[in-house]
Amino acid sequence: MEAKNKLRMTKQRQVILEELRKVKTHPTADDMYQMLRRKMPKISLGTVYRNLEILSESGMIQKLDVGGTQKRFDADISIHSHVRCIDCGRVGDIDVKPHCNLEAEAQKMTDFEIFRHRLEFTGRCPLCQQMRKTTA
Amino acid sequence: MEAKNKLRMTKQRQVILEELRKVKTHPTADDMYQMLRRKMPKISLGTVYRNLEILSESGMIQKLDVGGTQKRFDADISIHSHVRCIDCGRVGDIDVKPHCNLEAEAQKMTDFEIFRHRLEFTGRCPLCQQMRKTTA
DNA sequence: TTTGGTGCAAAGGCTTTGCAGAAAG
DNA sequence: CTTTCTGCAAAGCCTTTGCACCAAA
Repeated sequence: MEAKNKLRMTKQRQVILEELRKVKTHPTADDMYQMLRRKMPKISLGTVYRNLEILSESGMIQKLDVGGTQKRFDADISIHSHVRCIDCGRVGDIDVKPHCNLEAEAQKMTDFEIFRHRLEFTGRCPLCQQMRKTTA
Repeated sequence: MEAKNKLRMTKQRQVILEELRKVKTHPTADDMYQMLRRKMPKISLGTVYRNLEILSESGMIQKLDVGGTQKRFDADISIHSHVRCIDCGRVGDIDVKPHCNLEAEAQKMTDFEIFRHRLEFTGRCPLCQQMRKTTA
């Protein structure tokens, strides 16, 4: 949140980045905390939050707000969209590249200065689809 | 959250719906609370939250999750997108209708069953644009 | 009446922060 | 050394909830 101080690559920050890069599950801060304590039992939840914030601010990861109450994190910083399962909350990647330039289209319709867009989908993940069939 | 009980149109619920329909500012629950206490000083914040939840579940309004920490509400239930000002948080409407069928496009790329999409923009509102010019 | 709703206040869930000691550069 | 970072715990913010009374239908 403060000015551009020099960042240190601490052990914690390094492990957080590594772990996030290993998974494709878009974990929440607490998910990360649970994963991390296995390798680094003394790490604190506050440190996890602080570093995820710093890493996303510096553009090394992205913070996602895909609905639900918790933010999620993604080490894949390429432009892509997400789907969120309405049953279990799981989040998946989708790389739809809209054919039209959405920012340009939007700019025509508003007096806001448009910077970027975010496209997200709602759906049901394979596991929950399966569960529906067997339960119904 | 519970089964389909019969809803009563209480004075509070009615006023909440009316007030939301009057504005195009996408207020948060607390914004609504502040607006409402002028007409109904004894209304409680809990009642505002409960009713906004009930009204959005019953499809009479929509609950927005446009980033930021608070949810926002919109009495316009037509399909449209939103822009959020990165400086002040203000939210505006945009009615871009993407030319392609985004759900269908997305469905090709995933094993999730896609239901719907949400398209949101980030930008700067007219007031904040103005403020930048005068400050800079 | 019957049953859902309200106000109030307390509880909850997720995230941020103050602080003293630890560690990177 | 200097300055950032960490762990811990407390505080914060937004939202939900329990309860006793109130009010639609």
